[in-house]
Amino acid sequence: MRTPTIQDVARQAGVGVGTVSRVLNNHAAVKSATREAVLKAIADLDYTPNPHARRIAGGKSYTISVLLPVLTTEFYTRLLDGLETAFQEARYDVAIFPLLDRSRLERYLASHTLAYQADGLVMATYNLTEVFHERRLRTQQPTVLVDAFAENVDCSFMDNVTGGRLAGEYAAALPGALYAIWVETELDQLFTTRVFEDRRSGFLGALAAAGRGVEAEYTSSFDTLAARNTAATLLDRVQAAPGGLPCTVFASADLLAGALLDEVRVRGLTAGRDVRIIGFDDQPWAAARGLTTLHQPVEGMGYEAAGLLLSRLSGYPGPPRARRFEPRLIIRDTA
Amino acid sequence: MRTPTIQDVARQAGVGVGTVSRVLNNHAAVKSATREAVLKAIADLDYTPNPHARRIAGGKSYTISVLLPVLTTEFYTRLLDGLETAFQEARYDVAIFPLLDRSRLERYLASHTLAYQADGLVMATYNLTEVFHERRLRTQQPTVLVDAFAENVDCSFMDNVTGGRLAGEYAAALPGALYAIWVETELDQLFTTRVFEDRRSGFLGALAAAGRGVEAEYTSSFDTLAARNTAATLLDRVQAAPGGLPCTVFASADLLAGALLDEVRVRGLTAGRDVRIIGFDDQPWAAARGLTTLHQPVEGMGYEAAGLLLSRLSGYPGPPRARRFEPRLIIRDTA
DNA sequence: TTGTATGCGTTATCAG
DNA sequence: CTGATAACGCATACAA
Repeated sequence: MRTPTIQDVARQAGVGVGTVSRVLNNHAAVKSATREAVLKAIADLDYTPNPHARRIAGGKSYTISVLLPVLTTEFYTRLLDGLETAFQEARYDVAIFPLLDRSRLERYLASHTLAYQADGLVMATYNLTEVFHERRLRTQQPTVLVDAFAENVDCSFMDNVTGGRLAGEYAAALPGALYAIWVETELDQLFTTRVFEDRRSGFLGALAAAGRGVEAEYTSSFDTLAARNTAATLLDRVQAAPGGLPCTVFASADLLAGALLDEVRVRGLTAGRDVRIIGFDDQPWAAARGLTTLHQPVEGMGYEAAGLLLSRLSGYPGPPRARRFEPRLIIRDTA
Repeated sequence: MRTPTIQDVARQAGVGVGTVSRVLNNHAAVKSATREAVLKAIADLDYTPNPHARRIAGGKSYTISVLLPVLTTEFYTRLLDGLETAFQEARYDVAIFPLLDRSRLERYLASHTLAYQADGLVMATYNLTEVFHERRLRTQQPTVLVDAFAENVDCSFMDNVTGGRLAGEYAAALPGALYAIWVETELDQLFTTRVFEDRRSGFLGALAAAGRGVEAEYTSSFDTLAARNTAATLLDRVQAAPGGLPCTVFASADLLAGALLDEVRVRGLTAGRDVRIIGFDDQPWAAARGLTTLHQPVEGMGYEAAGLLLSRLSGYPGPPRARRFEPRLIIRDTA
């Protein structure tokens, strides 16, 4: 059975193809009776427009390319959810391009896929606009950055400085020494992100403003084992110091906070009393474990990014816009 | 500057569009002089054919969709490399569809991208053919399975039973008690894989054939911390048992083997003497750490899968074919 | 061996 | 408001 075309729909509904196309793109005015008829025919035939033909005819394929770091983490899953929800509402499809390393980016750039297939581009975390400018001077698609900031392009980003500051302000009011654990980012020059730098500067800034400072800082790679080891090292030091407890630790990612929580319990200490812990992310398990942490409106950020891009696609000409999202401190048991 | 079309190339080369199209698809006979001219024009204009137009006109878009579990692991990176290399040689682009969970699959199924864009489909690890049959009765694209086996479809797979057997045969000849660590696979019914079951049955089978058996088996989730804890638990038992050393451990993934290696060293034991370790994967670091492990021809498996699909695309009508690849035991220092 | 005409599924333009 | 019909960029049968 052949896949139905717009012609089939037109015939079935007893109208012209032009009319079908109009309801498809909810154009101008179509008498609601005929619109109903067309919609019914579409449903009956289970018709979906062929994006390739759309691209040829109208210059739009109704698909968006999303470039993002591997989506192993909850953050990117949620981000993608926000993006896809918005794009779906606007009847756009999204094609995902996972960025593992530079060689993968090269492959994407070399392939025709990226260049032709999409009406727009969203780049998450990494600002690759310059690479694109260098390589593909033609096909300049509207682009939006998400979870990253740049002057010359629309972007929707999380204000990690504020996140760090909120943690800092809250921690500064707590008794006992202050510690922090950061995430080591070992990426090459191209794939660079400033999230942890930002969280750190916000945190340290707030502490300074309150006349306080950290006792020590630790760095861990983003890995459960490394996080656990770092937690152990930190607690060794705290427990060895006279009057080391209680203390407060800003674990700048929930993965780190979780490991610390484990290590605290193993040592017979109590989180929230002996060791106060502030995480960052508000992962799904955070509520159950009573983790005080920064919640990020990730879906919202994605949704907004999509909106920005969509507005460009429908012709919005203004200067680059930046949408800032702020994490919110969720106070639970651990601090 | 407008992106050049086939018309522009034809004009530039002083030939008709038909001729350009012929050299593009290296059709029939084109006088090599005119072919040169066309090729030159193509290069001069930096022309690339528009896949959407190709799809409309000829029914082929020269892109392949690849569905795979998140590619965080080296295995999938290599697999993708093999696939992409083969497809690139045949001038096909590949679009990646990372499968995180069922909801993501649903999104893909709902989108037009998957349905329309590709000439063929490759599914890695998970056999989703049935879901596809249920949902998209139309658009039946040629499909190939990679890293998975099924009767009714072309597939290119790794024989994990053999891998386990090789490990078992080697381990059976070693003195001391035998242990094994498996990876816990906690996926829903849809996303199910038998790799670790297979490795286990091969391993246990070989042991039985040699009149031996395992002292104990452990299961760990695929995570550095969990692996380390499992290693510790295992070594606790071994060291507590009288005459527990030397022993041999089949760690059915290099991640597990690496954690065990770490734990062995921490305890002042020597890998390859006190504790013999056999891994599985031959990750990049395995050679440097002297890990005895099973090497898998992953790229080859991917390359072959692509070849299978490509042959279908060019009309090969035969019955489903299965290409089997065998891991190879690499003996180094740890066993 | 090569140019021309037709069609692919849509959108857009223009009469009606 | 709606129906023809001309593009869109390419492949392909048909002529030459």
